Amino acid sequence: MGSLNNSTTRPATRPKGTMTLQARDAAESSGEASARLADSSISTDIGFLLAKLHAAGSVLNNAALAEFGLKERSYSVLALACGNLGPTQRELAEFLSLDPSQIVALIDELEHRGLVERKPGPSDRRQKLVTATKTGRTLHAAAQKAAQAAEAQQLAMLTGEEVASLRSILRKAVWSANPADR
Amino acid sequence: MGSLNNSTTRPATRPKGTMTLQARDAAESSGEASARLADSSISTDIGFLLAKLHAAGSVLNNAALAEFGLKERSYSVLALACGNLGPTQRELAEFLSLDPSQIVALIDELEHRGLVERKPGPSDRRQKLVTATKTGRTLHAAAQKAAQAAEAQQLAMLTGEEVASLRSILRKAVWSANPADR
DNA sequence: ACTCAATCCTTGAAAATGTCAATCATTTAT
DNA sequence: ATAAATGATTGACATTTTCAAGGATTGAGT
Repeated sequence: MGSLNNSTTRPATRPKGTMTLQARDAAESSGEASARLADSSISTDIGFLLAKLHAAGSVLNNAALAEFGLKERSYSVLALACGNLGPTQRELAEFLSLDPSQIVALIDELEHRGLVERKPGPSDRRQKLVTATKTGRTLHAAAQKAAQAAEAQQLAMLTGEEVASLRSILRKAVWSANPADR
Repeated sequence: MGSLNNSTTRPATRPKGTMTLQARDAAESSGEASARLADSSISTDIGFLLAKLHAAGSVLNNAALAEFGLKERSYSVLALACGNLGPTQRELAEFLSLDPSQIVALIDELEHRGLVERKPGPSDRRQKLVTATKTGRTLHAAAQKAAQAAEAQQLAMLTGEEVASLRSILRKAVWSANPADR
């Protein structure tokens, strides 16, 4: 799995008896009390930094999306279904690095909510193209706003240039990800 | 939750019976066959890009660390135990964004292998300071090399400047992640 | 000194996710 | 036509996350 994480949104209810790390979690997203450790060797690992920023971002994203009954996963699927690309489930699985069976569950839920629909592929009837319905598109538009606001909030301490630079470097690293392996 | 993932290394053994996505997988590792989807709206989401790059990196990291009997998690803990900071388990949990109970399991394993040890906190005997043993430090040094090589491999398509820039922006985003806490 | 609440680590159990094989329907190659 | 391969789905199993509860210890207030 993921690897350095714990990012899902937690219910707002706060246990009383034993609280583990909840005490602070509304106020902070990644402002660890353990800043002492920040100059350990791993703090310069890009992998570690990615994990940490990603984890913190997931918390914000999921919180922002909860209002729409979505999580990062379902939001991603819905977003992809909103393009005019009619992605197949397999494409969704590959693109999102998920197992095909997880896509089934995700789409089942979105379909039951009337947000997307499955249509047989025109050239290959085994595959199912996933497209958003009208209401799905409307919901997506609203959720997208919230997600973008969450992103902006998380990156508030960066300058516009830094954000642009980050985005472009990440895109480059992600999309040209593969020389020759295995 | 992790969020967009599936990153653990899989055993090299390949099932025979039903092969699903094997046909292509020799050619790609993250070079998705679904590059069509790359110009969807979410492809510019920094959160999404972080998830994807992090996921891909985890695979490489875990593969590189497997040789030492470590995974990203245990490697991180070992690395932190190698500093002279004597982190407590709670600090490790906060720093790594993990539940304290997960730290217990991680350290149990490292301790059984003789790589780290727990000492009672000098000022507070409830807490346990985790420090690496001599062998732990030796193993860490070797593992660190492998991890850095994996990182370099993953970012091979970026220029040195881009890598430096990425690192510094990530650090800034991670460490100043918080307006007002505590 | 004594009590009470809070904190640290630990345990165990429940919920959520990840992994994988097997199956059906369909397509593609031989 | 047959056989192998592929897309979607299901269900089983493993791993991870999340959470509550417990013992030990500390610190605050009385």
